[in-house]
Amino acid sequence: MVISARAHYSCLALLELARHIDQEGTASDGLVAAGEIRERHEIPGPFLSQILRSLIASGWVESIRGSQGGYRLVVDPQSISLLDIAEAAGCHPSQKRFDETNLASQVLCETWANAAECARAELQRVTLADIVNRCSESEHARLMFYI
Amino acid sequence: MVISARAHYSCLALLELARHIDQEGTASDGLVAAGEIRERHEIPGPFLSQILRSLIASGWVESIRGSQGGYRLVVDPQSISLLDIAEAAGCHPSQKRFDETNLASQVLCETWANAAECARAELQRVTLADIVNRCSESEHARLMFYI
DNA sequence: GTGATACTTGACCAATCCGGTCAGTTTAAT
DNA sequence: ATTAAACTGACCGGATTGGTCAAGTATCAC
Repeated sequence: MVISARAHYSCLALLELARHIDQEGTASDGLVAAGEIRERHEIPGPFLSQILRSLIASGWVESIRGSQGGYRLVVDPQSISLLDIAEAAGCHPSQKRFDETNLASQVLCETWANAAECARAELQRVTLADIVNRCSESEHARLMFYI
Repeated sequence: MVISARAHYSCLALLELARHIDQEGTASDGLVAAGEIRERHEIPGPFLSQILRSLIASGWVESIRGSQGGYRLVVDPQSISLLDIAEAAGCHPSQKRFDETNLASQVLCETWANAAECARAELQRVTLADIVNRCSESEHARLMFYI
């Protein structure tokens, strides 16, 4: 399981949306313009918009068109794991299959699958909310340090 | 960590050499011709020879040139882990680095690294000798079944 | 209603990597 | 000398990835 730039950016975008979802009740109501995400995380513009589309397709994000439009997270950050995001971004869990008619090859494949499963399990354990928390903890620690 | 065909074939070749190393004292003395490996495991000829060269470079295999020549494993199968082989075959442990100036990006990278480390650890635990054993166990079970 | 803003769509592209090939050379046994 | 086998280094085509572009459409502010 190799993490593509697509997957990494997907996470960053969702993270940014998750940060804004707390401020419900405000006028914007968790709405974030693509431009804002792009600036904060330095993601190439057109690429980001392509990614946001796929996040919509996954059902995690909705978009509001027109002036004052933007994107908004529509699911609980705790319900999405990093594995979900990575897989949605095309990080195939099942890597290339080798010939398994041969016994040795078959045994090897099992081992590869085992290892891959370990990584998957680790990513499954971490939710978007976890990352948000870790970020704010780190941020907090940094502020404490400088005061 | 994604397992390339190169890594998979490397393991198969080493496995085949390991199988023959038991028969020391015979005339061939653990020597196996590339052709034999290619036939048994259906690895494209020139590709296999390219792979064998890199196994020599890793210090695991030696070659005897000339007619009646071949390849021979020169290390204890228990001393090589599948991780060693995969990494030698170019399966980079450190995957592509993303920008880490951003805090969120940094936290994500740590998570990716964690997951990768899990897979690595799993492969580290398995040695070439382990695979040889698993194969002969399976083979044995299969024979028992058919008798 | 008109313009500005911002999302949508789908095609497109360049670079890199990977799996695999090839021609020709060198070595050693018989 | 012949033959079998390993060695070398260059080469190549296709797939994937990261990223771009142009044109369109919806909505709000005025």
